[in-house]
Amino acid sequence: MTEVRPPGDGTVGKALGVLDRVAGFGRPARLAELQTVCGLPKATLYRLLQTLVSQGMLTHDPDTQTYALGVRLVRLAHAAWTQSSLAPLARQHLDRLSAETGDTVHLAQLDGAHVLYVDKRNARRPVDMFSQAGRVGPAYCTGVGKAMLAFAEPSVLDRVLPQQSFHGFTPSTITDEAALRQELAQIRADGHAFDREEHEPGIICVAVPVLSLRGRLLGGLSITGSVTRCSLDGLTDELPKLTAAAQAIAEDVAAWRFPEAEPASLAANEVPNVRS
Amino acid sequence: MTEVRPPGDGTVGKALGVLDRVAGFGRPARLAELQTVCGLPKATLYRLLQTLVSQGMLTHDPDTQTYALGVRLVRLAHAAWTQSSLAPLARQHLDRLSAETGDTVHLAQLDGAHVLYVDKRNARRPVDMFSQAGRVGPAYCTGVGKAMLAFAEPSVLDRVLPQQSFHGFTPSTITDEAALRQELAQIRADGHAFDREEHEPGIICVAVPVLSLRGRLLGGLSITGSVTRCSLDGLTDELPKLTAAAQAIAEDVAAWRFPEAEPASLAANEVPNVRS
DNA sequence: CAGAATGTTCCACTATGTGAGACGATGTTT
DNA sequence: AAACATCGTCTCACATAGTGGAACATTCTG
Repeated sequence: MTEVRPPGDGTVGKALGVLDRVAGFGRPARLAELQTVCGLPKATLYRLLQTLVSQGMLTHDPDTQTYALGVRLVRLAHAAWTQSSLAPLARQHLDRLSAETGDTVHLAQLDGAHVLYVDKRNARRPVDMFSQAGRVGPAYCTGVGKAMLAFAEPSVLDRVLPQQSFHGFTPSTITDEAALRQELAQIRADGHAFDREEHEPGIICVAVPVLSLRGRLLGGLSITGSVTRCSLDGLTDELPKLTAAAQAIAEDVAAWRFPEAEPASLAANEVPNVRS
Repeated sequence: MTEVRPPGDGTVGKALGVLDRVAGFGRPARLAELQTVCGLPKATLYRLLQTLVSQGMLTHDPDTQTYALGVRLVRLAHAAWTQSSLAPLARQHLDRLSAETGDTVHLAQLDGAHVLYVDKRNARRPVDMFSQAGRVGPAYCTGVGKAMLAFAEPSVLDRVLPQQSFHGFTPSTITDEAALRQELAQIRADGHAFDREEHEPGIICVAVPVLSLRGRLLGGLSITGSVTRCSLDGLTDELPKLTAAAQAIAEDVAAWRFPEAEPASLAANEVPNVRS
């Protein structure tokens, strides 16, 4: 893969890139393996890894000489999920939407050029948080992805569209940028997006953007179904509930982001109270 | 000014420190606020923040001029949780232990000097993952904390003990390093640790370390109860189940860490491009 | 035991990040 | 309204901090 390098922010960028690479392996990775996927010289990579280990972002198993993601990430992510993601605020609305429609519900946010699912309701099974939330998917061929792109800032779009892989998962996948831009215009006009089996055969969905009261893109919300059990028209009937939920989430966000009167809080060093 | 983090490795260390700081606020933080808690000059902080935003680790809300943790962390943490933490492997064992004992069960790992809970079973309610796992707690006054410290490498201990706050949560809290070292020796001899209302009044627990087959410390496992409903003796009766579960987890880990013959099996959900 | 992998360390070079201070844009006080 | 205060942004001379080629050490492999 060609080394694209628009903004390769310095040392920190490289270090975080390495983190991603380690995450990319589904297993502990060795130095030599990482060397091939990161484009970095051995010595540089080595130092970076040492730093990351010392920082607790990675762990190093001296027996197998492998690097794996560190638990510090879990702690950070806990904070990220509760603070920055829509998930905690949207929780109740997802629950209700899921109960009302009986379908699978997804809440997503844009993570760079990709779609990141931050919460999910399966029709039946209870949430299995980390194994569901935290997943990434393509933006150009999913309902939430297109819904979000359609309402993203133009500057974001210009940065993000060229990064789409446009891989043709199914015959109906949109495979070039021009067609996608056209589709996005349509979505912007309609206010909602469809996934017409573009990512996975047999899987369809309706999605709407979650927009702040000021109109800024916060995330996306979708209802998914399979062609065997429902149709696009059937899903469209649920649209009012979907948009209502998106609106409700936006209102909750507005209510939470503003009343930030509370003072400096505790010393960051202190540890929150958790029972053992 | 307290040297909060371990020896702050270079630029990357500073950047990650900033991340922690932002996480430390329970809300979006402003530049000036961060400037007070990180010991960094304004301009330096500013550049770091820019880098982190550009990297997707933070988000910047131009309206309120605040920084919050970015969703990229959630993605990374998903990988961290499934790969590096014991949680996915231990899941079934936690389930069984919880079912057998009926008590609250915790699975933890050491995150630097603190205890990080990676999974939990409440007596009744189903898992509420993110609101439970991902939390940190003190090591010197919790069951899992002491169990893990007792079986940690001496070098780890030397680094980590001085970082304990030794705050006296209750009358029975161990409040100095010497006493803790003694307790740890006892725990090492016994093979298990008690929390005798050391962290929270009325809350007691038994904990054992989870050790790899080669004897390396992987994590800690505990059963918690309240003094009103059970006693230390009562909890001790559950010890066989606890140690059995810890052993079973260790075996699963060994089984999973070794068969690493398979190459990058699936085309895992599109690995995002780093340099872009 | 040669040979080829690996992980680790060294060190001269300079690219990178540094931080005091200047700037302009809001918002607050007299 | 003018004077003041505060905050985010930007600049620039400087040296720290990161770089990467190459040598070294240490295991696997044939």
